[in-house]
Amino acid sequence: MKLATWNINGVKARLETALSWLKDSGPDVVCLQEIKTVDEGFPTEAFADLGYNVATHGQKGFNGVAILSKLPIEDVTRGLAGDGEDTQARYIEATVAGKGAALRVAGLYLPNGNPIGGDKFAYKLAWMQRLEHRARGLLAEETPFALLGDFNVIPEPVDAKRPEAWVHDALFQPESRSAYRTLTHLGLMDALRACHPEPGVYTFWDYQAGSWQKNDGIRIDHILLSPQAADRLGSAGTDQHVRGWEKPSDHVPVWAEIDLER
DNA sequence: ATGGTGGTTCAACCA
Repeated sequence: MKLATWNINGVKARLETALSWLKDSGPDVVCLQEIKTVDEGFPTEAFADLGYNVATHGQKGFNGVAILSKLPIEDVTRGLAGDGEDTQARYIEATVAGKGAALRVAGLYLPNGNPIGGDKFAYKLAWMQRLEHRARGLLAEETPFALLGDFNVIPEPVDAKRPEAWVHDALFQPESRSAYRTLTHLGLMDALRACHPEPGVYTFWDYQAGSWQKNDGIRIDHILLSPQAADRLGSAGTDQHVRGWEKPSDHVPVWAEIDLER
């Protein structure tokens, strides 16, 4: 089973690009972030035509997440528990049922958190605590699951071309990195880093200042696997070439192959 | 230190 995550930065602006990528890459399950539309505005039929089932958790104008799956989608939950006041559409969870195996998939768009020191940074850290709580709950079930999405965290200096440029950014704060490390220390595997220990693996290049042309990237989109899923990890990678297409998202897809039938 | 780009919605917000 090929899993993927992609911050699409607007599904309406990116539809043709997304369809081209899906035809090329052929993932079985995709988590999308920043669809930037309400559920009714999501182009479900265009994805259905490529064989995908669709579940969305949308919002007007901002945020919004979705799951596409060639396998049936079951038991969808929308929103991350732990804050009844939180109305931002950043989390969707579902079970994708394959032949002889099921995988719980959580698609997430973690808050950016800038500027540091304000409400937005506090919201980011609180959100990460809520995510840790949910991860602990999922781990207790001892079943295969994956957390995929735009984590808006640069885990280590090696995950940025110029780490010094991010020292005052919420994505690279010690608190953000520590909360990310807490997730991996629970026993979740960072699939992309596990398969690619080398430097220079990035998933985001800013639209500004020629970041792509200079390869001034950061790695902030991640796939975290539970032990039961990590045991079945084959390969992982990025579809970096998509960043060079016409009208690209500022993020590129990240994928991982998991052999659930082994 | 500032401005550089892009999406959504409609002057401003978010990233």
